[in-house]
Amino acid sequence: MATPSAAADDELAVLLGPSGHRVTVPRRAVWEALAPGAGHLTVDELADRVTALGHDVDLASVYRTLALFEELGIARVSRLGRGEASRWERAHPDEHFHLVCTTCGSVDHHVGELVERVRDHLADGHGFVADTVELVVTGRCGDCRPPD
Amino acid sequence: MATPSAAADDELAVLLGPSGHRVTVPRRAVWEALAPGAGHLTVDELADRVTALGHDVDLASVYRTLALFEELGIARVSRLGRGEASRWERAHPDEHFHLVCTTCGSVDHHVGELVERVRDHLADGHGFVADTVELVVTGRCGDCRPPD
DNA sequence: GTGGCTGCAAACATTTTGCATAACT
DNA sequence: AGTTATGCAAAATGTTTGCAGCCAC
Repeated sequence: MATPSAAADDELAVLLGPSGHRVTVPRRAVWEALAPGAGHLTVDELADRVTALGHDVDLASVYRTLALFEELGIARVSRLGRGEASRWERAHPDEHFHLVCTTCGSVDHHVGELVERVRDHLADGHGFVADTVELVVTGRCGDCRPPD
Repeated sequence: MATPSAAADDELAVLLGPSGHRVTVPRRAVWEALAPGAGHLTVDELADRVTALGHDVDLASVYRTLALFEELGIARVSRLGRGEASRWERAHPDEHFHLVCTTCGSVDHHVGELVERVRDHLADGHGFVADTVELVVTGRCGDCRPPD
C-alpha cells in the first residue's frame, strides 16, 4: 500500500481545506501514520511509519506537519518522561491523561472525569481560565507491579 | 556574599551526608540558587544565579548536581511548555500542580488536594501504582484574563 | 502561474559523557 | 590515601530554520 487511502485523503481535505492549507503527500502520510490506535508516537517512530507506508518524507517536514496539525487542533503532543522526546497522537474529543510505566515503558490513556474536575476546580474562584490540562502519572502498571 | 551561608552548608550536609555524597561548593551553590521563592528555574537561569552568587560552576556540574538532588528527592523537575527546557525547584512536601499562563508566561504553584485525589482514584482498582503525578495546566491567569 | 510546501543541510538548544585533575572525608 | 566530584571539551539528541526548487490549487 504505497498510496494513502482515498478515505484519508478526503478526511484531510476536509480538515485542511477550510484553513486554506494544501493537501500534500507528506501531510496525508503523517496523518495516516498518526492513525487512531497507533498510540503515542515520537517523531522518529512516526517517520518510520511513514517510510513503512512507502513514502520518503524528511524529518523537517514531519515536524512542520505536526506543528500545523497541532495548530489546527487535530493533533496533540505530550512530554511524557524525563528528557524524552515529544509524543504525538491525533487529538481526541475526550479529556484524558497518561499513565507512564517506569518499568516497561508502556503509555496508557486513561479517560476519566478527573481532568474535567481539575477544570471545574480552577473555574471556581481561582481566576484562572484553563486552556489545556496535561496530566502525566508515572509509576508501575498492573503487569509490572510486584505481586503483593 | 561569595560564600554560601553556613545555614545552607549545614542543611546540605544533613541532606547529603546520610547517602554518603559529599558536600561540595558546586552543590552548595546550586542548592542556594534553588532557594525557595526562586520559582521554576531552567538550568541556564540556575547557572546564572550560581554565577551571581560568586561561583563559577560548569553547566555539566549543574546538570549532575540536579540529577543527584532529584535522585535524593530534594529537587523536582517539570517540563512545562512545548519545546521548553526543564525547570527545577526544591521539592516540596506538598503535592501541587502548575498553572502556566500563555499570555504573560508566569508559572504559579497551586497546592491542592487534587493531586492527591488523582492518586486515590488510580489506587482504586486501576492496578496502577502512582509514583509521580505531574499536572500542568495552561491558560490565562487572573491578571491576563480579559475583563468579563 | 504563483504562493505555499518540500527536501536538504546546516544551525541550534539542551543534555550527556569521557577523561585527566582537583577536592572532600 | 582513596575515592568521588569537577571542569573541560566533545558528542548525542531533539528540533528549528534558510533557501532553492517543486507542486497543489
